[in-house]
Amino acid sequence: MSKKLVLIDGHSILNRAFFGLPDLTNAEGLHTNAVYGFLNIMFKILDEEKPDYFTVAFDVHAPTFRHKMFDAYKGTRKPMAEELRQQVPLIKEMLSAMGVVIVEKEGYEADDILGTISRMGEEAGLEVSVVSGDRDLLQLATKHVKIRIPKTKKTGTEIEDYYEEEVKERYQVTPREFIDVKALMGDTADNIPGVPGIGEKTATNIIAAYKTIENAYAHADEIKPKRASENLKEYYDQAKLSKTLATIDVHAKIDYDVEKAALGNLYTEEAFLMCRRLDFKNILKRFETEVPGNQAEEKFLLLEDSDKAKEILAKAQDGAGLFLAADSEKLLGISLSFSEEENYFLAVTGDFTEEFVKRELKDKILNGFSFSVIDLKQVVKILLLARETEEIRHNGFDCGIAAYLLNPLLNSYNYEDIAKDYLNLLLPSGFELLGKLSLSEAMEKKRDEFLKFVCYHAYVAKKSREELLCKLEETGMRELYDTIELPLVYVLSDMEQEGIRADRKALKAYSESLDARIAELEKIIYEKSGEEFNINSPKQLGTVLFEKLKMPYGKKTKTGYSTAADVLEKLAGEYPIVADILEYRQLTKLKSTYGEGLAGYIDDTGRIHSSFHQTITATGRISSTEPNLQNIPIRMELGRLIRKVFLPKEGYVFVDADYSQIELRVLAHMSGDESLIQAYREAKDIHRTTASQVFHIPFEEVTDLQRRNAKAVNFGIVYGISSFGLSQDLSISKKEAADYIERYFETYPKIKAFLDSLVGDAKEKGYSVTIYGRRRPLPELSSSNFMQRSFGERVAMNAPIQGTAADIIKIAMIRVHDRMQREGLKSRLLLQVHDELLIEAEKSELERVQKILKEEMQGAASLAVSLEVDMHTGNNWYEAK
DNA sequence: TCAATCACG
DNA sequence: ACGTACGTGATTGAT
Repeated sequence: MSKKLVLIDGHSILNRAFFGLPDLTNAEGLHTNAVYGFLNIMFKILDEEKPDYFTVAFDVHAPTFRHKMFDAYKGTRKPMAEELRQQVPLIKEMLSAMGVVIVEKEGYEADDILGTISRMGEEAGLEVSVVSGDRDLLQLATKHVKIRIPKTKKTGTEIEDYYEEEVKERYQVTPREFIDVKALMGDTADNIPGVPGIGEKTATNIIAAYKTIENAYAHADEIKPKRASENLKEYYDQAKLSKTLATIDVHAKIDYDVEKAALGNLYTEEAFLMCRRLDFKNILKRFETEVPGNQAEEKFLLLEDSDKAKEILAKAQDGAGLFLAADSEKLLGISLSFSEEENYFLAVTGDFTEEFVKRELKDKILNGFSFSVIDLKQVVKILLLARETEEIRHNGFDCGIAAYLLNPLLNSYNYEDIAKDYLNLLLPSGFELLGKLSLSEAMEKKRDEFLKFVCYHAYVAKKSREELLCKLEETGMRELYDTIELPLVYVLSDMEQEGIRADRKALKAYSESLDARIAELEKIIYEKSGEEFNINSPKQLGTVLFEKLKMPYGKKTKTGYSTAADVLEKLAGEYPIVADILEYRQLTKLKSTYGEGLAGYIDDTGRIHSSFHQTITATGRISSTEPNLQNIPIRMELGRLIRKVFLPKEGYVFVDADYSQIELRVLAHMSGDESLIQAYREAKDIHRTTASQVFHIPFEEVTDLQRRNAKAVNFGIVYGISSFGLSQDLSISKKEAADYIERYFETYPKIKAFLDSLVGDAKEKGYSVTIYGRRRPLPELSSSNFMQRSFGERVAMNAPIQGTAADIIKIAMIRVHDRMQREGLKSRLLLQVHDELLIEAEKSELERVQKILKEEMQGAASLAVSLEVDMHTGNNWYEAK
């Protein structure tokens, strides 16, 4: 059998992949969709054909002989999208890393190179496949040269194949004649002019009959329709030129030795590293068999001998990797990693009991044992370290948090993510190993996989510590880690442990108090609309409102009409049913999310223990789940009432303290704007002051409307102002909104300059930074898509402000928590809601707690303006706000 | 599993 | 000209 040669039209396939796939970026913010799609098409073809030789051809951005002949040639082509342009060097680098031969030559297009090589290949007796998205290449098809055109479909990539025969079948002309067809009909993409009045159909008919344009010209009088006949005569010279332009040069002067293009092993170390860097998980899988596996797992050891286990635990030295394998509070055992060769899982067994392990481990840590983990909060929680001496806090290193600081945009910071990003190691994920099994089930049923899972946690924790620390130093975030994030782990653990008391009966009563009105509204809505439907279904609701009742619809979503509150509010005045729907929505939300939702989280001591997450948000805020206690209603009175079910324990009261406009104060400080700073120094109503300064009217004469507008502008500034956003918020025209913004910037010129500098600096560096050095990568800023780039700009303005405020309240939390502990108080920090702290204060400690809160929150940062704190006390959360 | 909606800062 | 405010999480219905 003859040998095979596969040729790929580099730019054409890269282009196809780029437009066929949604945008994709790696952790560094590089766009990667075209490279990824290219590799997938390439592997599909190589897997299928298993060729002996393989080459990729690229165009060079230099004039070709076609340009010299014809000025307009490709003259009107749009410049390549920035996201695609960036990927051209990436794919070349990748192919080089795989040892693939790349051919490009000044003065030629990829077509000419492909044509020349396929001719050479065929003459050497090879079977040739040419892969391209460009049908012009069909002229190269012969009995031994196959043109392959990949099409990206929903089901995957399908490939159309053309030998000479298939071209004839599909186009009724031979590959050589295909050029003449194109010369007649022209090609707008390549800016090749054709003959006016001749389209694809006529051109095909003419060439099918006369074979060439020269011969057709000779018989021009016979050609029908008449218009085509006349135009062919008139535009013959142009058609000849077009033919020359469209003809692929199969004798390009290139150096090409097919023997050097022998297909070798693509799965090189270098290619592996690059795929890892670009986050190509699916492609990395191909390397698994080729790249030497991780030998450490061969030596993972599962010990169920309690004496041995005790011995191993006792000899754990500083710097060990640690993992606690626990299933809902129940400890199954612990993993320890000492070195490449020494990785153990010590199962709880015999007199190596759960209690023994916890006590032993805790003692070691209290005596200075330092260790590294993926998730420190879990360890702090299980070993109850939160209220131990602050001196132990630096004993544990948290890889997850370090990795989060280095890139806060990732979805997870599991051991496999950290191994991939910081150890160049592709490890099986938790899901791959255990599937949906719980840890204890896996320990029973999937012992080998279980062992890998638990040992890899400790192994990766130990091994990545140094690299993570090094990167934190490099990026200037070591102090942020040491003084804010790490101590915060202990505070959050304590808050989770403590929980907040909730009155189950009161919650049930609240829930039931909504029932009658919900039922009533349901009935009214059915009556007014004339049918029964699911009001909670936006789809059904949209149909009823906008089709049946013919209301004018304001916005559309991807799937249909928008029924969002801001749309419905505009209709509520004219259509009473809309007001009912809005009220119904409000009540059912309160009932399902809060009334019923919260009830499920009350434990048997009557408290709710939310989880606080430190590695979720892009800006540095913390988040709260199961349940989310950071979004308990407050804005509407009916919702606000739910706060009455949150109670301090017997003998305690709630103290709630919140920062007054912390983000605006951060902005005043960071921008250094004297007017805004002065406004805060005068300690007057800031929104009213803004209105007075922006509209040039005395403070006392500011109307409520003017104040409201000024407040909206202040918010807008913090969000990364846009006139459209402001106009939406205030229901005014974009023009008016733009006017407000302009006047604002005239009043506070330094703020304008500051926001501009935030965007400028972020564009330069690729990330934004808070006062405390926290970074947020901004890949969107280099997008060629207006919408995405604008988003990036708004984020560049918002992230440093929101992030700095987040840093400050984290500092405050640590100071408040630690001071209460140092002073031996019984009062506890329970919740943080972004700019607010809720404390359960023992009644006799109330005054001290208030003093601590005020001092530590105000003293958390020293800005050009003071940090003001509003504080309220009460016998439930409703009263304390 | 995703999209729409709405609760909070 | 493009179509938007920044950051989250839970519930619901539809696929």
